Amino acid sequence: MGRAPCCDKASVKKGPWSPEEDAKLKEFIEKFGTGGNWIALPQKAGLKRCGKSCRLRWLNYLRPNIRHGEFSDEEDRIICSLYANIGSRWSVIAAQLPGRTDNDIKNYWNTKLKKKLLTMVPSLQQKQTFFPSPTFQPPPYDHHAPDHFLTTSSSFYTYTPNFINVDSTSNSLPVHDINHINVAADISSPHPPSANNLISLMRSDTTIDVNDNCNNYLGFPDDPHTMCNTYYAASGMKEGMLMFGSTACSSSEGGSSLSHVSHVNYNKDHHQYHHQKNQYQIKQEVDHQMTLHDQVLGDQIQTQSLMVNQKPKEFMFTNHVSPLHNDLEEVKLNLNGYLFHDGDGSKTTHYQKGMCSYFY
DNA sequence: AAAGGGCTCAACCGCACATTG
DNA sequence: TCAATGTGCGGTTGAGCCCTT
Repeated sequence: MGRAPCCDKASVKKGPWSPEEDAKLKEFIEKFGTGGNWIALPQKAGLKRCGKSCRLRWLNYLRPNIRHGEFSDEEDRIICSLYANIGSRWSVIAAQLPGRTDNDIKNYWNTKLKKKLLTMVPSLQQKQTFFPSPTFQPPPYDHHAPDHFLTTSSSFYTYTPNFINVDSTSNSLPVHDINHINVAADISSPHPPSANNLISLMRSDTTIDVNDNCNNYLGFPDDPHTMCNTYYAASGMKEGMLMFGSTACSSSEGGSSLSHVSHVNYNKDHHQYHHQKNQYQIKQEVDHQMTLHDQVLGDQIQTQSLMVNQKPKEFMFTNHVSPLHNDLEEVKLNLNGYLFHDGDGSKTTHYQKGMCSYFY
């Protein structure tokens, strides 16, 4: 048996709100508040509307300090960055943009911002759905898999990191098998940032170079990680996201630290994500220290440092549970910019090489 | 001027979670 | 503990507007 409807559908009005209805609702709420019960409100206010409809109308249109109209570049940047990090959690994104509603942001993203980004990266238009593949169904995270370092309390499908040595001098990607995610990062020789080598991403035999537009990339060409995340956002990725970076980074415990983290996760259920706290801890047996914490606490998202005391670092993420093999795709990410900052919080930027690939 | 195709965005729908009794 | 109910959220829809032909 399904649940009872929230109101008598036959006797409630639907469709656009008239100015009279708006005035009634506004006046009632300003006088009496919502009374903590939206379902009962329309009857009290003399409206032939469903309570949910009243709530929506109030929240999205009538309540004070709502802002409509053009989004600023700064708002664009925030939306892109948050979307890349947390996906379509519009209410969380809206919380960062005073006066904007989740509905507005959702509409703006779907109708304008996504297209705007795709225009900047024209080749993406042919590859909008490449991540994840429609048939890809990640298996549940296997907590009992051997030799994994990662612990998580989330509902995420999360790849278990494991570290091995790979040839850091090689330009070729170390490919082991389709169940592995390989990440090879050479951080031993900083070189100046270059507009031409920030990020490129390939799928199968297709190369997509987003750097053509990097000088105009929503005004933050100097942050390759934001670009990277934004790039994912533009490509329509919401799940199976391979992320480099975050919108917020804390200082490290000393020494140089990689201020952005790399992790791979699968967002199985956005609803659950909102309430989950994720904590990863990666230990490293080689001569580097690496700690990664990624916490989602309520609406606060914090990504702490991936600490690297020393140079060359090569590691590989291995997932112990195999994705489906019959829909193998490959995404390679060539990441030539890592943003570092010093332990005292004063930011020092180095650009270093890195690359990874993701198979599923 | 008319047709029609695309776009926008307010509103609806269904689902999941939270709360209450 | 469980069912009923309320709330919040994200995905989707469709009326109306705009632009192109």
